[in-house]
Amino acid sequence: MRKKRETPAEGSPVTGPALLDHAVCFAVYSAGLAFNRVYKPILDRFGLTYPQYLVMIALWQAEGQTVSELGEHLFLESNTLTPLLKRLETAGFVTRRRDKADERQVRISLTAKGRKVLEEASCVPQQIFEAAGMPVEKLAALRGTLADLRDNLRAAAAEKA
Amino acid sequence: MRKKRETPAEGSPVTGPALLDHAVCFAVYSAGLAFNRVYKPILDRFGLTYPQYLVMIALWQAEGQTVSELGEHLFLESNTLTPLLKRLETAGFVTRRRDKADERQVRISLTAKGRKVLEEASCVPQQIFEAAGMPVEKLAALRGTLADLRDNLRAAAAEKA
DNA sequence: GAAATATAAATCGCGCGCGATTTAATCGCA
DNA sequence: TGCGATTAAATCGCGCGCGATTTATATTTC
Repeated sequence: MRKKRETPAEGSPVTGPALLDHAVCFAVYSAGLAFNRVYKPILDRFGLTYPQYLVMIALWQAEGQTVSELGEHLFLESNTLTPLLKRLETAGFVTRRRDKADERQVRISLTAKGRKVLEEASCVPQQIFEAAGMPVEKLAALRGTLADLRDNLRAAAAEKA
Repeated sequence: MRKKRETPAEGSPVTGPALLDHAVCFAVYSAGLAFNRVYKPILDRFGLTYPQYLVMIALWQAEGQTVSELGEHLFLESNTLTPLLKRLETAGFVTRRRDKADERQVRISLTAKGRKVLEEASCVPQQIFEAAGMPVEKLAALRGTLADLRDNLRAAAAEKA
């Protein structure tokens, strides 16, 4: 008996096909917790949290993004990003400066120190990959399904608003 | 062009098969955010957060669990659960009392009010299922893969400690 | 049975996420 | 040109997650 039951018992307030959905949602939730537990001690050595690491990688891909553009890539908003970016700035990993042409916007760039720490952390994903212990094809399928699911959920949330 | 790119550009510090893992981790992370955005406004009407909702369902399945037992089911620990349970107690949804036989342990039970709100919330999973917009078989497979992934990650984290 | 050890829960500090609001800059339009 | 509407970021409050520590109870060992 390696596995715990993942589905509620009979007589539960959760029944039918929705029951499965509850389990899927919980599976996403608990997998996220598990990822974080693996990531945290590794990223700690570089002085980064996982969301900070995501921001740094997004900046590596495209320098000088605005807060909103970063948010579109990471599905976050300024209420989360602004304090996070200030911490990255304090740590010396990024710079924040108002756009000259439109002073409402703030453009974020990696510093040399930021690029350096990203290079030092380039071994991190490999360690996570080993911890995941899954064949590449399965991971690829998983990524695709999760992206579809996310897009569906976001679309549903948006149309209710 | 419906989709954004999910893989880092060339020259990125994330390369090789690990790149895929990074993408999977981000997919789990962003799907979790998306789930939360759908869940939150729905659960708000019942005065519950998603972790609180999970705790309530776990208690429906087995009354009188200790804090540790709840933690094993939900992959959480007392540092997260204790304050959460106190909030549920304040809301009148659960009771917390020391085990007579072993006073180190605290046993949690649903109140009548707690069971009532769970029944009222029985429509919630169906709404999430609709928002997910995926066939049941695909969700079932996804759940299984994510559970395996989570177990692998937890095993890897445990053996490092 | 007293001291050392182990265990369960609680406490503390910090960084997210995010709904809601505020502040500041730009745009639209007469 | 002026002034209301829009947009971008920042701010605020609250509830997680979690590493680390503390407190209280139980168990082990001598």
